[in-house]
Amino acid sequence: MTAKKTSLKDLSDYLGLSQTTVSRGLADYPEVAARTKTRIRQAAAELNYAPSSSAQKLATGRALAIGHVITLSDHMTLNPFYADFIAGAGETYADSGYDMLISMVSRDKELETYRALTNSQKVDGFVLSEPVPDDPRIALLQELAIPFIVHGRTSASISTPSDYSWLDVNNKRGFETASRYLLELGHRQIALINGPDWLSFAQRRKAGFEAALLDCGVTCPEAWIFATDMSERKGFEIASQLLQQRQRPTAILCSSMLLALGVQRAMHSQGLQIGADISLICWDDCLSAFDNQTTPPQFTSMRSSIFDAGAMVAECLLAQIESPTTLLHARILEAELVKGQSTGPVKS
Amino acid sequence: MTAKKTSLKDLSDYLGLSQTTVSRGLADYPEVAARTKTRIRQAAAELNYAPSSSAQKLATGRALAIGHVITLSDHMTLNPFYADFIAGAGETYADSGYDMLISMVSRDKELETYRALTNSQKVDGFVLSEPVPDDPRIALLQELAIPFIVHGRTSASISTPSDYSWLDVNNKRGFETASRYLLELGHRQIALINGPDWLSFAQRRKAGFEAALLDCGVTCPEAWIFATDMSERKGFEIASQLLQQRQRPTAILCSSMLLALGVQRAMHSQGLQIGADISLICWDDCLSAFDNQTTPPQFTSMRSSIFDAGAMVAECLLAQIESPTTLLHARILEAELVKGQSTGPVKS
DNA sequence: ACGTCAATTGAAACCGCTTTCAATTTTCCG
DNA sequence: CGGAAAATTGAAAGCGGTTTCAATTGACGT
Repeated sequence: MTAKKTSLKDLSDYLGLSQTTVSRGLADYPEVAARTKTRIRQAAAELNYAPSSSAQKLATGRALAIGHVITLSDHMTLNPFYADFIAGAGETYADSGYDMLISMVSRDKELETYRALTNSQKVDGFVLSEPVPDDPRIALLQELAIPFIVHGRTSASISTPSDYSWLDVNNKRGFETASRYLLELGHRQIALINGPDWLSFAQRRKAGFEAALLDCGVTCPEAWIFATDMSERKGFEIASQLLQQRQRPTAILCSSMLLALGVQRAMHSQGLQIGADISLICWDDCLSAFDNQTTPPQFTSMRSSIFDAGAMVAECLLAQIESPTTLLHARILEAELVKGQSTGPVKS
Repeated sequence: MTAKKTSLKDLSDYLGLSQTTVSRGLADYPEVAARTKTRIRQAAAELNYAPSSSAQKLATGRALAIGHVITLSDHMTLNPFYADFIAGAGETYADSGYDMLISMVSRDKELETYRALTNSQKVDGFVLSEPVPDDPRIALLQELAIPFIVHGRTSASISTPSDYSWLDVNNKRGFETASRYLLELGHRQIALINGPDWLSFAQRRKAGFEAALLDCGVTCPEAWIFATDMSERKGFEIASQLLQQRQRPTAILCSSMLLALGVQRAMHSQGLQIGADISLICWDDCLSAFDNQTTPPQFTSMRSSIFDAGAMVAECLLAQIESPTTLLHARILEAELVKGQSTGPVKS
């Protein structure tokens, strides 16, 4: 039916050259004569030749692929943050000739999956997301001696040199900045709707929030600090409850725009005006589906593109793979405070 | 440093058997004696052996991987619909021992990418999403003679046998049902906020909407039919504009919950009550980040899980790959009308 | 005890590419 | 023009599995 795929042998036979020369010619080795190279290239194009990736992989030992292992939890299948992050990384991979291998597995198969992908040599490295303090994945990958980089970081402080590569946004400072801004506006009753509290980033944001308050001698009741899945609905539910209390906050800090949208809905449904009645600051990951880029932006937020983070993480990892002498990367990004319409001075 | 990966040879040497037997034993061939098999398995576990995927690939010719080529457009990087779809598919792949290879490329490299992945034999098949009428990708993949399945379909009607596999949700009937429901509630002024009009699904939804109206002798001004990116902001912008018109719709049909959230925000900000003042029905893909599963649901919607669709698509494709004699799959799913809080009888 | 047939196991070819090392041409100069 | 050095090209050995076909072993009937 369809002609068989052309192999290197087909191509070299066709050209009357050896496989060796053809292989070298395609890889642009200097010892191949220029006119031979052009002949080879032309013939390759003509016969529509492309090397078999598995043969190449087998011969070189490099998979030219990066693995992302994603665990599908029960509620949240694939969260939109991760989707954007992946998109950023994927673009970088493609530009460098790498493939992105994604494994969707349940949490109990997670470690096993890293191990299997490594042993079967399907990937040259991994990107880890959503680290938890003392993450077992990190220990495993170190044991397997395969390159990897973490988006986020475990408990290491910024200055402590860590024994693995990571790239993180300064979550603590971000929420500290946001909180200070609210304090400057006169708010003293501030609630925090944070992400799941076992995740490192959420712990850091909370720390930033608390540091700012402490610094100004303001206290926040424990009951006003929430740790939750970051969905619109949770934002709505929590805010609805919060707003019905006798003593209600004058400002709310949210760990994601999804939560903020839910909070906004709750406020609207209780006839409250966002920015005027209650101020709201959210973390803005610059997700493609929720852009907050109007002028002025809808939400006052701490902005840091997760898409860009994906791209940077990918770059670091590839650099590490291509030159194993590269030192570990450890890099912190700062989120930017963007003043929008959702904040205002506290009502006196 | 780390011990070299154990190869089949290492394992067979260790066992004092031939590679042949070990290979067969691991693959559970019937001709290998039972006690030999157990010995082999145990040794494999002991030495932590896993076959090199590329060697296996090379020998068998099967890549055990499925490709998804995703184009990153300018505004929307990776849309959340696709993320959930992929999650569903990915789970199925993992269960069947397949990998998911994702390529993020710009639109102009799209076809080239399909060709390259096929020629280099990196994947055994493809999943196409968001088909456009007369989609060039379909022609290409047919020419390349590689299995693939389309999520959605081009212009083929349901009954016409098509020359490629697809799985689609009945977009036309879905919006026809939704529209009829609005009509039953007495609405006659209905606006449609649809997805980009070059996409097949959007065209079908529009057709369903128009069919229902036509059937009841109701007309909808052209200016009330919008084709747009499906983001929260677009929903807000369009609805804001729509609600300021002298003659405003009494009901709005949205192609996604993201749009609906934006519409809701616009209504709130103009002091309108959703469901009471204006009815709203949206398509609900059951995205993980936007669940509409409260009782009663926040939005009246046409519900159809895109995660499940991903899983089904994957299953069909794998079936097709594993037994090439399998006929083409063509399957239509029906979306379910779920009555929620966003609709009500028209105000007289 | 012996031939026969089924049950197991192995040797070696092959999948398609890279790379080491050797072979052949050219080029350059005295 | 002869020969050494430089420029090209090739032969063949892997990479790590699968699979064809042959060889060996064991069981069984007589």
